[in-house]
Amino acid sequence: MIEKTFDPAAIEAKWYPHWESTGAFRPHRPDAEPFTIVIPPPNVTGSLHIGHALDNTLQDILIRYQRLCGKDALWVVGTDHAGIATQMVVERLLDAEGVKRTDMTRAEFEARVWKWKEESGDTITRQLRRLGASCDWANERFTMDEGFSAAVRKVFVQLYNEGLIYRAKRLVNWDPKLKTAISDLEVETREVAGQLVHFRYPLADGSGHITVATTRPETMLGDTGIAVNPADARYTALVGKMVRHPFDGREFPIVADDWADPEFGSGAVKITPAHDFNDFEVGKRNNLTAMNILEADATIGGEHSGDYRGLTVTKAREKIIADLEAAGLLDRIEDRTIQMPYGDRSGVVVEPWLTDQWYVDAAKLAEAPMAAVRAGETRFVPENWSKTFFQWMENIQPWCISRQLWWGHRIPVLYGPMRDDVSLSITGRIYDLAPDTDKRAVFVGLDEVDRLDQAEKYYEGVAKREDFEVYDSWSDASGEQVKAWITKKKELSLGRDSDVLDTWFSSALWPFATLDWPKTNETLTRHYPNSVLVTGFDIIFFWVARMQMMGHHIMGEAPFATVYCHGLVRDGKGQKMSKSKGNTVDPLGLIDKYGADALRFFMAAMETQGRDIKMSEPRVEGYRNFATKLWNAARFAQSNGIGGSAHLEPPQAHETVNAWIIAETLATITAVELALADYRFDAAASAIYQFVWSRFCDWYLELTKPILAEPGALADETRMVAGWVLDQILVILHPFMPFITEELWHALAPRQHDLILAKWPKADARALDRDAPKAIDFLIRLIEATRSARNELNVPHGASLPLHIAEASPQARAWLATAAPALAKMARVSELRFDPAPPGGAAQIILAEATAVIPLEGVIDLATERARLEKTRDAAIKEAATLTGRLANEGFLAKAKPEAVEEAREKLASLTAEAERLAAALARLG
RNA sequence: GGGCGCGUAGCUCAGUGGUAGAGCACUGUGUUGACAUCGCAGGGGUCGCAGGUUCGAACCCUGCCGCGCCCACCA
Repeated sequence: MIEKTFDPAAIEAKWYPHWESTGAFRPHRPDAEPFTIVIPPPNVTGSLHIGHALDNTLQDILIRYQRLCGKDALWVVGTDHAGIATQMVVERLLDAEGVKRTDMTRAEFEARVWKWKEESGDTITRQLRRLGASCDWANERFTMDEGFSAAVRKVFVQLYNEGLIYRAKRLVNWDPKLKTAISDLEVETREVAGQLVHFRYPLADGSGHITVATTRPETMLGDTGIAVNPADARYTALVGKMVRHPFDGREFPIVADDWADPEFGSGAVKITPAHDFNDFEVGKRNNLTAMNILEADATIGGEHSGDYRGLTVTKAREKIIADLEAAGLLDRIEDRTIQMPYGDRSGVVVEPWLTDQWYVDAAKLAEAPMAAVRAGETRFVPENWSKTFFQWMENIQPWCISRQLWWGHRIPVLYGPMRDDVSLSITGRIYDLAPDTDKRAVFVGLDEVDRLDQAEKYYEGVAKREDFEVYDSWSDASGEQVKAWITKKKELSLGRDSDVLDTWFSSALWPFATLDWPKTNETLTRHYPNSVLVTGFDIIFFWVARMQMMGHHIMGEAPFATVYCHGLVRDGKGQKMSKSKGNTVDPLGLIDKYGADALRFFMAAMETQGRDIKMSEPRVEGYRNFATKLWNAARFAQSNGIGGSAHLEPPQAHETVNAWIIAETLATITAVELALADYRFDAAASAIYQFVWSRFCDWYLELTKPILAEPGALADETRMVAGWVLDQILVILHPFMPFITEELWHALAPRQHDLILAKWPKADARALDRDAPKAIDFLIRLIEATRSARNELNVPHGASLPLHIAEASPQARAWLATAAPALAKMARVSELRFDPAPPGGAAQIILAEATAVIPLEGVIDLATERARLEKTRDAAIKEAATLTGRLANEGFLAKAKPEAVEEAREKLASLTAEAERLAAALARLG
C-alpha cells in the first residue's frame, strides 16, 4: 500500500543507494548509441551551492532522459583540484593552528592538502548524490589523479614542442596577497574613488618643468620617461630633453609617442614601464628601461626605492604626495572615479609586475574553435552566447599559465646551465629568456625520468644521473638535505621549475582526460566528442573556450557538439548571491524541507533560456505540492485496482474519456520530447505539470470515478487505461522527479526492472479517436459553465438539481448520451433531461452547441441571472464584431493564410450561435 | 568606448505575427472518502514610451526611457 503521506526524505534515502549499488547509472549498453556529458567538475573544496543544484539538475534530466530512450548514457563525474581555492582553504586551516604554509616544506604542505582532500574532498560528491545526480561514480576522476596528471604533462610537452607554450618575461597581473601571477580573466575591474594627482618634473637643464597627471603617484619612483604626443605643438621643443627625478636625481627623457593624449591632463604622461601595461609598450617602443619598484607583496622595494622602501603602496602614495608638495612640485589633486584591478580570489589590488612566466599561444589555439562555431559544428544554446564567445576569442591575449603556488600540477620542466661545448639535439629545447635573463637549458618531459634522461645526455661527462635526481626534488626537501643539495646545486645549477599550472589548464582537458586519454580505448572513442556541455555562461572564457582549444588541438575534434549555457541563480530580489551579502540559499536546506524532486522540478521549470533564475521558496513548495498531488493520485489509483501497465502501447479504448486521455497523454509525451530536443526545460516541465494536474487529476480521474464504480468491461478498460497513463506519467516525469516516480513505479505494480531503466514511451503509437477530444472538450465546457452559473447564482453548494438540455446540436446530443453520471458527480446534476425546462425562473447555461437549463423557480434572483447572461452576451458580441470586421477586410481575405481565414470564420459562426442563444435566453427571462 | 540581455496581471515569469497565459498572492466558497501540501468559482494587464512595416504587432524594424551583465590600457 502506498503510504498516506508523501515523505521525500525516506524515499530519497532508499532509492539513491539502490540505483548506485545496482549499477543503474551506467547500464552496459555496448550496442547503443552513446550519449555523453562530462560534469563541470566542482572544486574539491566546495560544497553544493544553488548554482550546482541548477547545473546538475539540468544535466541529470538530460542523462536520465537519454538513458530512458535507450542510449548508452554516460555522465562523467569528478572534482577539480582548484589550485588557488584549495590552497587558500588549507592555509586557513593551518592558520587556525597557528601555522604558516611557509613554515613547512613544500612536500609537507602538499601532503597536508592531500590529507585534507581525503577527509573532506567528498563533501560535494555526497551532496550531488542527495540531488539525485545519476553520475558514473564507479569511474570518478580528480584533476590531480595519476592518469589525469600524466595527461596534463603530455599536453604541456606537446604544446611546448610545437612552440605553443613558451616562457617570457612580461608584465603580468600580480596578486600581492597570494604572491602569484594570475591571468587576465582572474582580474576584475572595480570602480573606486581615487585621485588624479598633477605634479611637475623639473627639466634637467633647469629651464623649467613639465607637468604630468597620474592616479598612481607612487609609481613615479619607477618612471623612466615622459611621453608627449608628437602632434602636440606645445611640447615639440621639449622632445628629447631630459627631466630629473626629484627624489633620486636620475635623469630620463621626454619622448614622442602617440599614446599620449593631448586632450588629457597636460598632455604629457609619465611612463612606468615596469608597472603599467600601456607604459610597458611605450617603453618598448622608445627604449626606456623597465625599473621594478615593488616587492612581491606590493611594498616598495628595489634599487631606487630610497626612503620609501618597505612602505605599502598606500603609505608610499601619501608620502610621495607630501614630499612633492614639500618640494614645490605638486600642482593640484582632483578627486575622480578610477578603474582599479582586483584579484577575483584575493580581493586585493593587482599590480602589473615584470616577471618570467609561462604562456600559451591562445590566439593560435583559438582558430579551430572559432571555425567550428562558425561552421555550426559547435553550437551554443541559446545561440547568442556565441557572440560572447567570438568577442573574446577574436581579441584573445596570450594565456599566462604559470602560478607561484604549491598546490597544482607542477610544471614539467627542469632547468640547467647551457654548455657551450654541446649543441642540444635531444627533445628538450633551448630557449632564450628575455635579454636580461641568463640563458638556460630547458628539459621538458613527460615525467621525471624523461626529463632526467634528457639532462643526463646533455650533461654527459659533467654530472652523474644520481645528481639530477637529487636536484629534481630539491625544492621538496628540507633541513640537512637541503644544505647538502644546495652545494651540489651550485656545482650544476640544475633545478626544477617551482611553479604550478593554472587550474584551468588541466580542466581544459576534462572532456578527454577523464576518458582515459592518452590511452585510446573504447571509452574514449565512443564518448569523445561529448554530446553536450551544460554550464553557466560565466565560465565560457575560463573553461568552455579552453576546452574547445585543447579539444581541437589535441584530439583534432571539437569536444562537444552543443554548449548549453544556463543563467545564474539569484536571490528573490534578483541580486547575485554571495556569502558576503549573506543572501545565499542552501540547496540542501531546501531538499530537507521540500525534497530533492521539488527542488529539481523548480530548477527545470524556471530554466527559461537566456534569463537568470530568481530563487523563490514558495515556488519550490508549490512543486512539492505537485509531487504530493501525484502521490495522492497514485494512492487513489491503487485503491481502485489500477496498477502498472504491461505494454508500451496504449490499450484499446472504446470509452470516449479513455480515448481522450490517451490522446492527451501522447500529445504531452510529444511536447516533452520537442521541448527537451530544444533544451526548453521550462516547457517540458510545464507540459508535464499541466497534464498531470489539470488534465489527468482534475478531469480524467474525476470523470472516470462513476465508471470505476460500476463493475464491468468499461471499468476494466478504464483501469487498464488509467494504469497505462500513470505509467507514462512516471516515465516522462522521472528525469525531473526521479525519486517519487521510482517509488510509485514499484508501489503500483510488480516490475521487471527499475524505472530508471524503463523505456521512454512512443508517442506515435497508433491512430487516435479524433472525435473524443471534441466530445470531452464539450463536456468539460458544459460542466464548467454549469458550476459557474451555480456559483454566481449562489446555488447552495450541496444542492443537486436537474439539468434540462433545451436545445442541442445532434452532435452535442450524441456526446451527452452517456454523460449523466459524470454530470451528476461533477456538476451536481440530479437528472439529465433532453427537454425544455418547465416554465419559471431558471439558470440558463449557454454554449455554442447547446442551451441547458437548471430550474430555479423561487430561488433565483432574476436580476443577477440577467446581469450574468448580459455580460457573457456582450463579450460574445464584442468578439464577434472584431471577427466580422476582420472578415470584411479585403486585405485579410486576400493576404492572410487560408487557415487563418477559415479559423476566423469558424470562430465567428460559433460566437454568433452563442450570442443568439444568449439573446434568446435573455428574452425568456423577460 | 564596444557588445549582450531585460522591461507582459500585485509578485516571479511563459508567450515571438492572427481575439493576452501559468504559478504564487488576492476575493468568494466547499470537509461529495485520492489529495485542505486540496477542490470549485471569481477579480485583476492601454504587453516601458513613440514612430514605422503589415490586411493584422506583445511579437518584426527604428528611436527614446529605465534596469542588468560582459569586455575594454585614457594616464
